[in-house]
Amino acid sequence: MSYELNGFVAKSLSRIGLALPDQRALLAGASPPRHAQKDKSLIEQGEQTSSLVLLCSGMARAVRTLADGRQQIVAVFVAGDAINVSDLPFTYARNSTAALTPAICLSIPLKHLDQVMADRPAVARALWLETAAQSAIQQEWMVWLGRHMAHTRLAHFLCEVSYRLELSGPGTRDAFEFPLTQRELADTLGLSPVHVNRTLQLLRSQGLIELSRQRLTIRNRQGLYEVAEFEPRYLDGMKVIGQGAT
Amino acid sequence: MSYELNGFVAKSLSRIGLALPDQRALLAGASPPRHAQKDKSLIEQGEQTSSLVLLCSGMARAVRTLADGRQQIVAVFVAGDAINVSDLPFTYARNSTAALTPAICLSIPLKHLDQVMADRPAVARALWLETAAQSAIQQEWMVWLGRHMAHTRLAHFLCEVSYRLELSGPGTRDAFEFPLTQRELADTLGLSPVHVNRTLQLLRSQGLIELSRQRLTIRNRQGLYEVAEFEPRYLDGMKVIGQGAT
DNA sequence: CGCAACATTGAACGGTATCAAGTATGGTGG
DNA sequence: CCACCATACTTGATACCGTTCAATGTTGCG
Repeated sequence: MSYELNGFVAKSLSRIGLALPDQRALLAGASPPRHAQKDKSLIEQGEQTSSLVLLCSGMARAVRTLADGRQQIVAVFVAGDAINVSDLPFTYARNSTAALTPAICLSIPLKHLDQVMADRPAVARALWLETAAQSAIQQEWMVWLGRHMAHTRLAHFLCEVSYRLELSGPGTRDAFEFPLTQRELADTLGLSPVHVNRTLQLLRSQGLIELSRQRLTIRNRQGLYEVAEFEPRYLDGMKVIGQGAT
Repeated sequence: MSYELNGFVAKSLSRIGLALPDQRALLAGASPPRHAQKDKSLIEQGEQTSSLVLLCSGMARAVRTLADGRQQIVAVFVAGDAINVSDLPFTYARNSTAALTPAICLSIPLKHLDQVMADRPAVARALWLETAAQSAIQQEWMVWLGRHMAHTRLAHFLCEVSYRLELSGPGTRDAFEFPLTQRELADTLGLSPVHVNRTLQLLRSQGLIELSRQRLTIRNRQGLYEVAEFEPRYLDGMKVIGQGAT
């Protein structure tokens, strides 16, 4: 396919610690890349898991919808993330995943994946590592959902996304596209949209961030980290991961 | 070591889908079992990860402590769980884990683990599956932490523990030892101890549960499930997991 | 028996939700 | 290019769920 795309993929896979031969073996069985528009569903809740899906570019979000219509976003993905590793061992997808921006995905059918994993321990290990990395992020979310106030939650989430984008991409460090609406932020943080709005204004008024038109600017990174009680160490794992294993 | 202990371990490992030969290979390198008393720390926050730790009997809890002393419990483990799979890929433990009851643990040094994983793909896969299963549980927690009221959170957590104990043990279905104090429940649910107390009374007054002296009785399972909006399917994965892989 | 941890109860406070209205913003078709 | 519409954002008033503080009862253990 497009070379540019393969560049993306290689970067993604090497982030989880795969050596080149392993990457090639894995990609050999990949379906043609799927281009998805903003808000298009990538994985449907309840759907049978049939392949590993890698997000090559763009952002995505996994959301759980309750009976009464309320929603909770349980994961946000950036380029390089495997968006369904934790569903793979199960027979079905436990929540829906949709694109937050125009996105490019690559699917690797389970059949091929199983075969590659049998031949190459490093691949199995990489999937485990990716799952563990996402689990680490989930634990942080549980901490702020359970024990932090609105402004700390919001600040922490912004820090996390900023940091992960930095790891994932060429790194526009302090200003980048931030595609979540305030409603989506609310569904991530367990707050109401109204309160997210007010909390954003608080952070703005303290000179910590700017956010408008889907563009986030961090004006005072140190200050934001402090409000967020952000300790990025738990994310550093994502870049070192698996280095010793290959 | 003790036969009884090996029984426990075998059960644990087969739950994550390991065939007997794989189990033996894994256990061959295990350190002697560790007996821990209630509240004794099993893993210390920040500690170097040096081995895979399996909980053979009892219950345990992983907790994150904030700067100001507040705590959030981010995981509860029952017999058969691997209590540090998601820390293993990292170099350090991201939170402390302590026994909730007298407990028995088995440690498998990383060096041995790496070797077994290289030889036996099923072992690597099992670790991935266990990590994914725990991730599924974490997602449920995020949903109720973010979007559910106190009584729903509490009911859901009780349902989950009950269900997992049932999967793990000989199954005293509707009455079992429940070692968490109200303070620990509060730190799990992201509530204050006072409100946990009141919420427990609510569930009691509705005839759904009884709870005293560390013993929980479910008086109306169906009713409790409804209050909790409990859908156990996400836990069934834990028993079927990996069946197709071995 | 006495102490310490745990559980229970009441009153006041506070953070966030909800309701309701109004204001940008951006995309679309005429 | 402008009018229009839908969606997103903003703002204020009120209500509520859960917290905090403080005190009292209870259980279990040395």
